[in-house]
Amino acid sequence: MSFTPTEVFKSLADDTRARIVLLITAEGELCVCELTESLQEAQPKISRHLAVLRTSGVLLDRRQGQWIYYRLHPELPAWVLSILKATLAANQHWLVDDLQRLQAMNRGPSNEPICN
Amino acid sequence: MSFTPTEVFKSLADDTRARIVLLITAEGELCVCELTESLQEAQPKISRHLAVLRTSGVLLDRRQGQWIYYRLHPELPAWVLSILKATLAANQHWLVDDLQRLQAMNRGPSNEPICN
DNA sequence: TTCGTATATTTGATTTTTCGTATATATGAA
DNA sequence: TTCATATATACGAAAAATCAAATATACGAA
Repeated sequence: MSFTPTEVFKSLADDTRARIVLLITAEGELCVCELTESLQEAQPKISRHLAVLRTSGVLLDRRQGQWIYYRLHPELPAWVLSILKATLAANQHWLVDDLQRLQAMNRGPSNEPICN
Repeated sequence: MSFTPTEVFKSLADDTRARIVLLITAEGELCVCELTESLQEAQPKISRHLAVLRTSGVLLDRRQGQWIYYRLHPELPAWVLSILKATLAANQHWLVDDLQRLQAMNRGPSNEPICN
């Protein structure tokens, strides 16, 4: 998995995608319905941007039952991970609303997401 | 000068702009004709992308005689500077050709650029 | 003032990106 | 099988970004 700077920046150069990636950087793993709720965006819009991030190699998905979870790709180059962490650390305020909505939707007893 | 993550990534989400910013991060200050030569691109194209970076606040320009020098904006947030440095450090190979052409055009006796 | 060099901006066309809507697929439960 | 939920993709329209070419501006030298 190799990334040019331009490829990486293009992946992140959209409000929805930047928020998705930073939320996942903060939380480790999130499923589509959690992102949809957190970002207050239509499901096809979220899925379309997830496809961009998955195809570019930034995110990796995993199905568990009816849900599909996304996490940072484990082979993400160190420098990419470092810019994500630095961006997250300096921009928590930019994500507060999203994170708040995330926490408002408690997960169920066996930690599965609770979607509508 | 305040930047959202999306604004920063959008500024860098183009091959010409990513190279310009990384070259300037590496070299400190470069004038337009040095960038034009280094990147082997038409002058209006370079100027157009410089305008994007100047308007967004990533770069600051300074006129000295006939030349206009661009540098990173001195009030760039620390996190932005840190991602530029991390990206540069991990992608020197991506810039070798550009840097080589830069060094091939030695500057004159009082350090002014030598353009065509 | 005129000329040459360096740089910026405008214009209109083209390409790329994004979007909403509709539809398709996969899973689990009944 | 049928239904409901979760997710993905296809499609066409709208918006945004990019480009090449032409033109404009600023400076220094003559």
